[in-house]
Amino acid sequence: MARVGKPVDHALRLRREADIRACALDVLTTQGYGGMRMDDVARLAGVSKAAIYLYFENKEALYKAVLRDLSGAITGQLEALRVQEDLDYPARLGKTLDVLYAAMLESPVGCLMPVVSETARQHPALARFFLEAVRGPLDRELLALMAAGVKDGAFVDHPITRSVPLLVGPILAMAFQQSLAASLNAPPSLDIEATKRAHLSHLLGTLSPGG
Amino acid sequence: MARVGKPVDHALRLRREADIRACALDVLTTQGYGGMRMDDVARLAGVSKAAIYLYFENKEALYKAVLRDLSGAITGQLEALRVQEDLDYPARLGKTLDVLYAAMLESPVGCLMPVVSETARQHPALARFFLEAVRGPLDRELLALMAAGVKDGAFVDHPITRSVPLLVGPILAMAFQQSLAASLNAPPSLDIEATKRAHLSHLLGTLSPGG
DNA sequence: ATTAGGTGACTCGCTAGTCAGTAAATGGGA
DNA sequence: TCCCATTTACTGACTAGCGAGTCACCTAAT
Repeated sequence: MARVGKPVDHALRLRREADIRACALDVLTTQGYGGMRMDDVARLAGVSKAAIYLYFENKEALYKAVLRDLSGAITGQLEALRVQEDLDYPARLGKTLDVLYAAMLESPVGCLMPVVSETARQHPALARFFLEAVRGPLDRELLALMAAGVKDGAFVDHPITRSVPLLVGPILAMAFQQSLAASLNAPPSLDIEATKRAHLSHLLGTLSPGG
Repeated sequence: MARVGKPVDHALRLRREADIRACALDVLTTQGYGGMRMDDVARLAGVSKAAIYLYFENKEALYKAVLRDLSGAITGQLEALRVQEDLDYPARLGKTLDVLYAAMLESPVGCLMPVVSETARQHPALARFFLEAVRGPLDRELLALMAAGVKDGAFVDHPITRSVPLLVGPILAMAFQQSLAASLNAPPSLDIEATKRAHLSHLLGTLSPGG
């Protein structure tokens, strides 16, 4: 029986699965979804293409697994921050920006934004998945932090506290810019640290009750 | 001779060519580059696929032609904006946002940002073209306005006056969001007017010398 | 008769996904 | 501890289908 059995649920399987996910992320960030050939992922992971199908149902499932993996890591970090009540709100907002800047600009994840958006056009199911599994949790964390800050009187009740694009849009814009620059093998002409400070100062300028 | 001659350079040819470009833009904004099948463009334009190849060398040439067409329209608007020197700086910043919001959110151009960025991965020449012909003029115009405002004492010399992402990143984020929503045939759940007002208020809060 | 403008039906390359078969562990009986 | 049956993990070689690009041929107008 089971000549073509899937690997059983043991440590080995989990490690291989993670390996393949990691390689898929690698190819995905450099080639995009359309350019991510299963053969390439397989070669990078040191297995045959058929082996991938022992771990993931199809290309779409592999793609989803990669996204799920990443979003889990980021939202986990944000959630930890939101409940860190020894910090005041401006400090928590600053730490939140730290996490987002790191995720979007100092890791390959930022490159995935255009990939996601482009992929979603052809596969509405993936668009829905992205909104529900990645953007949704992220937005909820961010808006929850702002709402709490307003409620406690730490932040002014400005409309930006209710708009994710107005709060963190600049990070997305920078990710796009970096992604384009990477396509040209151009050096990233962005001072990320300085921009992050300016971003926070800009936000707090509007949000501080004193100002 | 010339059994398969290309159409000669007359009005008919130019009109057909523009027709095909318009249809290509339509498909491109809804399907992305990968999903833009020449068959679809042809059917929409009411011609056969082979006819497209009488007007454009290949898919990439058609894509470039579409972008070139659009960039002309955008730079035209920017130029018109630049000569409105009778307005004070906050008003001109407001007008600038008007132009950008309209271009990115009330026309299909916004959807092309991710498309371009994703396509650039496989065709660096297209990325360079986009940066030089579309992003370049836009950035220069915006930064010139901010620099002038600072020089005249109308704006505080905050770092955001030197960062395009910090100034207009939210618009890109909204375009991204709308593009995703469109993939799902979901209603665009964004109050663009309100967000634009909040955006301007947020910017002026940081930039006004009085605050 | 010739030319402009166009088409339907192909080819061809590429890649997601499949499948029959192989190699290497595992384990239990003698 | 040797043997062999069974399971587990995997592979090379295939297929199927899609879509860019081509080509022999058609029609109308001069």
